[in-house]
Amino acid sequence: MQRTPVKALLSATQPSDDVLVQGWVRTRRDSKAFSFIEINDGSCLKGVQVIADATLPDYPEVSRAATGASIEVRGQLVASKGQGQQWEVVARTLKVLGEADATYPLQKKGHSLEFLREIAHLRPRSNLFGAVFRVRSRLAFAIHEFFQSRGFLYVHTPIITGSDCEGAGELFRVSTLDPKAPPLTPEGKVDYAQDFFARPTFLTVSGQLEAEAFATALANVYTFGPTFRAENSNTSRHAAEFWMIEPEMAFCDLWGNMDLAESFVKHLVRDAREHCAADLEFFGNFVDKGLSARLDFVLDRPFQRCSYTEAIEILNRSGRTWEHPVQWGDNLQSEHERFLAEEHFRGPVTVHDYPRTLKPFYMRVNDDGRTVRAMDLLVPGIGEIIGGSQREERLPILEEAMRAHHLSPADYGWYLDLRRYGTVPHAGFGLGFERLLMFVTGVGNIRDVIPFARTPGNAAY
RNA sequence: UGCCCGGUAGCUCAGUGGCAGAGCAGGUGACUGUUAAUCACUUGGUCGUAGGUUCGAUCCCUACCCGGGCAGCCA
Repeated sequence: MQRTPVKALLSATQPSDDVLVQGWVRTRRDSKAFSFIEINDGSCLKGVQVIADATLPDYPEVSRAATGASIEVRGQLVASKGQGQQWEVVARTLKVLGEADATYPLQKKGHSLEFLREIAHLRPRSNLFGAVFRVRSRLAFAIHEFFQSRGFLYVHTPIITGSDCEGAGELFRVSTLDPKAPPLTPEGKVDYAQDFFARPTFLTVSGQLEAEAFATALANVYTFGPTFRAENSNTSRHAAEFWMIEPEMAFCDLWGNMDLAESFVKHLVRDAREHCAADLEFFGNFVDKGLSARLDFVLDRPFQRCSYTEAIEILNRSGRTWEHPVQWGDNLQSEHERFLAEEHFRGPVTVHDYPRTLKPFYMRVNDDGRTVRAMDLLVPGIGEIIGGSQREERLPILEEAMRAHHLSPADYGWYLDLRRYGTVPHAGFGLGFERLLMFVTGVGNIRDVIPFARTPGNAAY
């Protein structure tokens, strides 16, 4: 007999004489004549209540069904006589599959997120993390749905890359050389010509450059995969391994890019609302009281747009005293981004056309010669969630920009070929999947929206 | 990496220069419909580690380790 997921039991439209429930005990309440056992199987936030009568032949099993134990129950699905639920299962047979003794770390009481991080292998059994990872799964699906329904092709850009200087952050080296005795060149340096790939290789920090190659052939493409940054960042918004979505569109400028980013974020918020309503309600009650209103607000209004130059004026007119005073040419600090998204625009805002000195070499230079067609989408509570740009499609200007960033065009032959042969205006962006999840769930720490977080000094699992 | 806060029972925390505390969890018992059930009783400690000050340190000092917050870097 096939098990019925708890989600299906709870949404039943009629009683059933014979159902099989399999799952993990969340809590058990005993009285003299019977026990109530709440079983959760991850299919939804709520568990199903099982009634085990003390006269059952299997009743001695109940004493082994402690919080955390895995059990299976066969019985009748009936309308509940109690108040808290519509349906419940009256057990006919009950079997403990795997006991959980007193050392089981998850209790019925709430735990701190810090403690749960230390038991990353067990935390998906908690309400919060079950909900987080259901939403994560659903939104991963919604990402593909969004792009596929618009004719974008999914490109698997490489995880291991030989491009070592994209300027997107520190890289993790990939090597099979003996770290104690690597082969050396005559100059005494490590000889990577003898390494597995016969050259230095790294984990990717972005699939953008490779996505551009495919966009200049297949027009509209996207990547969705893991990326790696070896930065020693210790904040609630950074991880060393995270997932990024990077669309890249040929025949598209910065404005088309912004339009896509806005539709994309709205699609994902709407999808979560529609398909993860119970989980979002849980976040609204226990994680972030203002979540529901904020998500509504995001769906209801167009995202605001403002140039970097206007942003600097807004910051300097604000009357605020900044810890880091800003003038044109400076990077926007966290306090500035927060002010723009949380206080001035009070919602998502896209800041665009940054000074070229602040941005990577590949962004398209504007006619003013001092700004580039860059955009950052800032959201309340998190800050930057998307970074993107129109790419420089003009070969001589791209080569000049590379030299200005102290990069050698010779190292980027294949990338420059994309401009040498049939170049087109094109644009794209990167969205941090975990940051989006933080925004949609209200969870405040990136470590709590990744199954097994990798941060500096932490890769225990 | 810098600054700040913290580390006491399985968990969440209180506490004091002089015998180590509570709630929850666990155990035992009670209870005929519970909802993180309730009630009674009860087990449980290298007070992060190493030095130092002191008659005496969980408490004060120093270093280190671990966790968290913020900042930088970015997504």
